[in-house]
Amino acid sequence: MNIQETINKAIRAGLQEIYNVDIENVEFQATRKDFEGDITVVVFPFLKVIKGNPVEIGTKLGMYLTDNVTEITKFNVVKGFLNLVLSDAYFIENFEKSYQIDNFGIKEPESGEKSVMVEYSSPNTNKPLHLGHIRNNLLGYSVAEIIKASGKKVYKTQIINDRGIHICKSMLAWQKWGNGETPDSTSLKGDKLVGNYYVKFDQEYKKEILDLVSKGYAEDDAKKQAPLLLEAQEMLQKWEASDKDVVDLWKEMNQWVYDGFEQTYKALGVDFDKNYYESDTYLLGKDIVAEGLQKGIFYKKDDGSVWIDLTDDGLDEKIVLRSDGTAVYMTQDIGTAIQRIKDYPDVGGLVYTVGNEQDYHFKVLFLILKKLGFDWAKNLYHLSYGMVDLPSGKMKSREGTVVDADDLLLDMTNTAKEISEDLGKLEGYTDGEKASLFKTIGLGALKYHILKVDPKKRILFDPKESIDFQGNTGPFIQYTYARIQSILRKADFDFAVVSNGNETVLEDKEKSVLKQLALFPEVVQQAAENYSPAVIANYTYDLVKEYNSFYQSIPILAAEDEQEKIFRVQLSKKTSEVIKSAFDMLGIEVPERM
RNA sequence: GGUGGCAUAGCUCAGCUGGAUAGAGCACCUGCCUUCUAAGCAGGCGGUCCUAGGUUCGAAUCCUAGUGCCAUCACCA
Repeated sequence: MNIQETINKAIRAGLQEIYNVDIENVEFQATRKDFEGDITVVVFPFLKVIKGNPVEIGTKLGMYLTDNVTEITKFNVVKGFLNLVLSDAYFIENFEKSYQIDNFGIKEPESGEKSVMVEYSSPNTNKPLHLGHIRNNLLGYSVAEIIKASGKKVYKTQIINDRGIHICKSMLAWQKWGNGETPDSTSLKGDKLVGNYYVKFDQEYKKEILDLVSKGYAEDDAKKQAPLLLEAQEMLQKWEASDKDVVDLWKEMNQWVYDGFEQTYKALGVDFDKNYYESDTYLLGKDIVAEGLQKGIFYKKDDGSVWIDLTDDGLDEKIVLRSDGTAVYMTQDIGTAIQRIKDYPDVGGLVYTVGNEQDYHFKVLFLILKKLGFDWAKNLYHLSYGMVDLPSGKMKSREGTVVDADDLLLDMTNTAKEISEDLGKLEGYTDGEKASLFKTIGLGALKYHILKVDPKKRILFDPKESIDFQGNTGPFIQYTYARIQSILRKADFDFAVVSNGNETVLEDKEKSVLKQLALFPEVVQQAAENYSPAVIANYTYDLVKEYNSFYQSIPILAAEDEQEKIFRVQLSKKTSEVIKSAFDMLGIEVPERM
């Protein structure tokens, strides 16, 4: 039984005894900093059943609790708030218990518990990754790790959009203007090379449109009839007919892109357990639609197209199969979801990390899967996140107004390098160690900057304003970790043993850190429930702030009393372990020195 | 127009299922490196929580209406 349950029980008994009433739910909150106390009981709700003034009720209850609960030593009442002071012994004992636990706050999956599959990234293979993809990748990876830490087995996956008209555009432009360029011949990353031809296509295509318009075409017609577009469409048809030349070129150029993505993923530190390719899945789902048609979930229009009517659910009618029998995105997504559960029968739910521009799509998709009667359909979650915008507005690959992922990662590392070298604390480090540290810090700054924001909020990114390395930032937290490591290296005595807590009187600063540490397991669960790395980030920041305040004002290795010294080193060690666990969930590394 | 999301300090963001005087960081100003790493600590300045109603002992939080920004409503994805 935890302390809150103990107190809750005591309050019920106390109110029974004093007022002869039974109250089921007692409202607790952490005591605010400006008042003395550790846990606060809100008295106001009692007024509904007990007549009287809140201060008097609080006082009587406080007296009862101090007499009957050993952990409670003192109390005070302010307005309708009963502030309870818990004993130092309670905090110390509680800490010593968690000190023994290796992965404090992290739960192991229970047998029989269903797994979760998290999809993220899911890029198109016609252009390099940009800042928007970075947010997606960081979020997806982090949420997967958080769910894992909360006690579920997780599979990370992506679906690679490797086919379609957009790919053909790059291919066509390369054929026309590429002169046989390859990543090797140009020393360009494959995704960059292919992206350049995607841009090239768009430029030439726009010229053709202008040309047609000047010849008297209406703009809409010009867009549809520009020779380049027609040629790209023809190429797509050839691809679908498995034309050897087209397929060969498609394979070659896609491979260039995959090699490029691989580098970016590696630099970002994200990974996948399973890749799905649209070229394998785009035909999936058609038989499901046929089934659903029989069951009457879908209906066929006169032209042969198949629809679902969702007006009763407050949505519109949605097409699930074209009149020519080909699949639309929805068809594919239905099929892919089912395929995934087939591939991984232990999976009981799917998480889709996709931008909020597709909110509607996923609402419809989930509803359709529910109507089709899959029991796992209730465990589908669209991890919807806000766009990353520039001061100039939306990022557009075709118009070149994007913050390139590789460039940004490099920038961050370089900034970390400049700051580190200015501070000059790295004597004795090899160049290799330094390079790796700069990466750790630079990426830490970027990842934290993005993940600390609530996923659903949009992020405005100004490339001219650099990301901070001070205050509520990744490097600030990394720095605290490094300082603790320094203490642990210097602590050349045995601090593994549990100290004899009864003799120790806690300093306020120690108590604050203890309280914050104790919250960690709960925070992990909360972050998982909310699919929110921001919860982890903000918690860690609060922990580190408390710890730094403690570090600055209280001697640790220089503590006079041996027991105190051991306890403070333990406290430091546990803090650094929680920082590491938390940052693991954010995909951020922690340094030994910095 | 219909639907959904967002709106908190000059800027970037917290604020859990309603609770005490709305919190951090950046920026600006003051102090603190002969003591465990100053990427730090302590303090100051700074707020009509978009507006107006409502529910409640109590609203930044819940409800209604409005305003602003964004997204979406295609045989696109």
